[in-house]
Amino acid sequence: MNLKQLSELLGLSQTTVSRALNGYPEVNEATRERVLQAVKETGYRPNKAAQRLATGKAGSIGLVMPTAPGHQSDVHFGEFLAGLGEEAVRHDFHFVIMPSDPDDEVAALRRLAISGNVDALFIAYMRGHDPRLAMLKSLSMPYVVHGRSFGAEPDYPYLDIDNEGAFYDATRLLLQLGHTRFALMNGPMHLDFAIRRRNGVISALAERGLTLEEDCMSHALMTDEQGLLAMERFLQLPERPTAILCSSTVMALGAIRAVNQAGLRLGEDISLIAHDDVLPLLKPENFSVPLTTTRSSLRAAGVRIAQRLIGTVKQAGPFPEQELWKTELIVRASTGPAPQQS
Amino acid sequence: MNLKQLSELLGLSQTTVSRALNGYPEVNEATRERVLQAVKETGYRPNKAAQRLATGKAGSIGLVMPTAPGHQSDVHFGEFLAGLGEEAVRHDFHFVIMPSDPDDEVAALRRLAISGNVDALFIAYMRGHDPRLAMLKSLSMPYVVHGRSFGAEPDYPYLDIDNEGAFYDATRLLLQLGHTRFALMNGPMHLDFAIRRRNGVISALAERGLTLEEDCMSHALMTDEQGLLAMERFLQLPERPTAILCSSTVMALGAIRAVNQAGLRLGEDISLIAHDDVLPLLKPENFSVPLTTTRSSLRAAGVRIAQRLIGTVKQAGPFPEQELWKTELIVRASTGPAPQQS
DNA sequence: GTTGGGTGTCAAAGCGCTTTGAAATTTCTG
DNA sequence: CAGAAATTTCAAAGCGCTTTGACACCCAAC
Repeated sequence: MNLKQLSELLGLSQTTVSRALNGYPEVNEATRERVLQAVKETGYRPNKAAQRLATGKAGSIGLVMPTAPGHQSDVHFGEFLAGLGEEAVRHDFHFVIMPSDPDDEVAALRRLAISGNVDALFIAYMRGHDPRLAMLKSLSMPYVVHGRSFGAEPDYPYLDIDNEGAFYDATRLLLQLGHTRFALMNGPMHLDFAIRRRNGVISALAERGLTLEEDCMSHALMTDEQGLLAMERFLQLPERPTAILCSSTVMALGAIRAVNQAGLRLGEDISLIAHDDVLPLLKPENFSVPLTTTRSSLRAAGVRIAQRLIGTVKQAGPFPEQELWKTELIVRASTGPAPQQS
Repeated sequence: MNLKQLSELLGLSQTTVSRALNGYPEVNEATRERVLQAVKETGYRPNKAAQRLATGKAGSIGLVMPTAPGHQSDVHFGEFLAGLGEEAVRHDFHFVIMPSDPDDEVAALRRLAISGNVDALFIAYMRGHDPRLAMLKSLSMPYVVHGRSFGAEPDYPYLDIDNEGAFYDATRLLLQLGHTRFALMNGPMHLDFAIRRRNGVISALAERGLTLEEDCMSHALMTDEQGLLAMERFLQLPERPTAILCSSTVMALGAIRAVNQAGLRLGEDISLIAHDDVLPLLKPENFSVPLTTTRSSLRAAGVRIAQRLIGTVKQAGPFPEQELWKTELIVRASTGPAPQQS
């Protein structure tokens, strides 16, 4: 069933039917009713490709999904997508996901944009001096960045959380509890958020004249396994750290296992603060020792970014170009006063 | 830059350029070279919407993502998508994801299909007597189902794992170890895999004249939290089960916490076998007591389904319509002989 | 020297929609 | 009740691509 058939069925021109469907004022209410009725009966749906060709708009947001054999999928990706989707469904938008080798993301993004398949772009997993920014600017297509790119002029539309502030505050709390030996379990070091979190820790420590040694930092994929390995390394250091900052609750899971296996007690021998993206599968309050966290909902960020993107496409703006969300520091039982020097 | 401009630039007709680009034989090799060279220089990309309108093909796979405020995202979704993507990127296919309220999936699927935006469909989260199957059959668009629908004639193209066999085997192992009191922590009970896993357990028990009591079964979202709650319930039963079957490693995480909190030892007081979808974030071999699992890679399933889908669209078939993958039973330390009756 | 079969190229139609500019119809005004 | 204004409908062009059918050209064959 296409427009032509439908209009013949109704004895109207395609123009009138199209206008009736798209809410134009210059069509009789009675006619509109008839058209709507016929649509219901026939199940007619406009062909999106044709619509897009004619209007240049397609009601879709494009994003690149890094993937390759051996490339680990990321829990956070799904959660964020759920947020985007929650908003998209309200506006009848959909997503076009272009899978791409992680090494080929700039090109994949360009292909996606030029393909004419999408109205707006979303990008994430930002790196320091991210080469995608220049590409996006040259594109004249709306986009929003999740995160920022350390070292690049912050003149692009983004939504980010205050990673530096979060880890600064967390570190301060641990300092106030008397800790002096710190370690940081971070995400991959080329990623922007990892850089900023490290800086947050370092600057809080610097205020007390402390430094973060190289061997008290780990940069790795944020999995259970890497958490375990990193913590095992920390625990074997001659000057064992007592305060651990951790970039993810998933990673914290492995870290805590290492603490337990070493016969140490969380919240007493070792204090730990993890960043919580509010993943439904893993709640920090349900850990056997509930986790102190810096919290910011990834999903909420997804909803907001979708709002901005869709709003821009629909000219519903203006939206703020830059948003920086504060995180919450939620104190639970995994943090406690520094143990007495033994 | 579009075809017309490109052809004018080259002094050729659109036809010739189009043919050169699409590898048709009736074009001079020298001409083809010239065209390819120009494409490289100008960065020309064909407009996908126009291509799709002209050919009816778009190089895309459609899927519906259930989402709504309050609807929990699912770790497995991201992992599966990574598998789909891994294969799709090899064929320059992309995905169109239509977010939909979980209650509206049939309609969303229909919209997606009729929109003309996709060449093939993929569906998952199958339920018993799933209403989407009838819809898909009426659609004349290729599709592959991940999972099956209990109670429906198995005459649709699917890829599933042998859930019943997996849990049957796991139960048999525990029976051989002398266990007699069983409990099952399952996924939501309307889902097909949950039904089949339960049946697997029940039939293995029946062979020994045992039954699975109602209070030894839990059906819930497969999260850490639900695992904790379910296990706590089991442990408070007057006749405490000693053998637990669990539908997910994420759920097992919470379950194990409950076991520890009760002062019991995994692999001694309580034996546990979980189903492992091979999620990169959570490896059963790294648990403090390594987990005995039934294993089947979700990601591999994604790759395979993408193969079938893309192959069908490209007429590269034929593919088997029904595939049932066996799972592996991998014995680690979380299972042991039934404790002596105290 | 005509016929026949490749080979390389082209103009034009068509995919299903939106939108422009004009025409037909109805309604209002003096 | 004529003429203007407003309302409703329409035919046709255009979005960027693929594909059909035709055309010109060249070389081998009779």
